[in-house]
Amino acid sequence: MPELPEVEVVRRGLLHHLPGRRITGLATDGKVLREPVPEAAMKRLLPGTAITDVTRRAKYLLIHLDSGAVMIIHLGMTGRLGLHDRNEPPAAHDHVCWSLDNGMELRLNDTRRFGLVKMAAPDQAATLEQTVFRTSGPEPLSPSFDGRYLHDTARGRALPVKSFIMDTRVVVGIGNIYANESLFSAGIRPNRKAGAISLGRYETLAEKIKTVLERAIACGGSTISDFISASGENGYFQVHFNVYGKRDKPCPRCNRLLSHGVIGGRATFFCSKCQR
DNA sequence: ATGGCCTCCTGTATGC
DNA sequence: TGCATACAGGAGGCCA
Repeated sequence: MPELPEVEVVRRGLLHHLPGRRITGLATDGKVLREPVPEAAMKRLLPGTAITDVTRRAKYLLIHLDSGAVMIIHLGMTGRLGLHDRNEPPAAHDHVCWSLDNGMELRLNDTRRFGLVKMAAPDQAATLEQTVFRTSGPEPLSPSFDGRYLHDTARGRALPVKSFIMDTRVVVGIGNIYANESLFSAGIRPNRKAGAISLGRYETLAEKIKTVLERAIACGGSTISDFISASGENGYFQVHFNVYGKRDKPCPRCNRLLSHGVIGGRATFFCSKCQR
């Protein structure tokens, strides 16, 4: 479910509720996510500490504690973080539950269990962040991410540009949906070799990536007020897709039927006339 | 180093 | 209707 805009929307929602809250308890169902949930470390490090901030790097959320400890959460494909009254019965696939000092519980629900929870003690927080993000490329919304960077990084690369921008070592946060949408907006065919694209076109692509992500965040922002009930049903996806999932639908720009294929094992949608 | 493929897991849609 | 199969928005690891 979550790509960068969705994770950012979740972060902003959490920011309205978590900072200042003290964690009073922890429960897990014992299921292994992408890695085992660090239950012992969390039980040792969390109770009694207060949440000071919620930040994001790539598609990871970082929950900072007043002790200096940090918890890192990734939502994988189907992960959701929701705030629930403690009396609300748990849902299927609720794997981790953090009790707060106001009677609410933060619950991590993840059907496919591709999510991830990591916990670091105060003196290990910096090391954990270095480890987790050691291979991460720049943030797409940061000034250092631009057409020049993409062009330089793509030099000599033969892989399709879509796979290139979905590589988290190149740039983080661009999943399949926004790769499809950004390439449509930039008029670039997804299978074009990354190293064969001009600087000018990469400047367009970098701009479109930023625009598409920012618009999606702004869209998701409209549901932030519903965050407490956001077991997900409300969805963060009022984003208007131009091509994603629109196989055999008309291109919104030229009306030609959109093309469909598979690149890097992922569904790919494009207009064979508007994207070259 | 590079690029392509595989894997973890469950739910849902599609086709016969 | 029942069953089998494909596919889903992530991302790290492996191998040629």
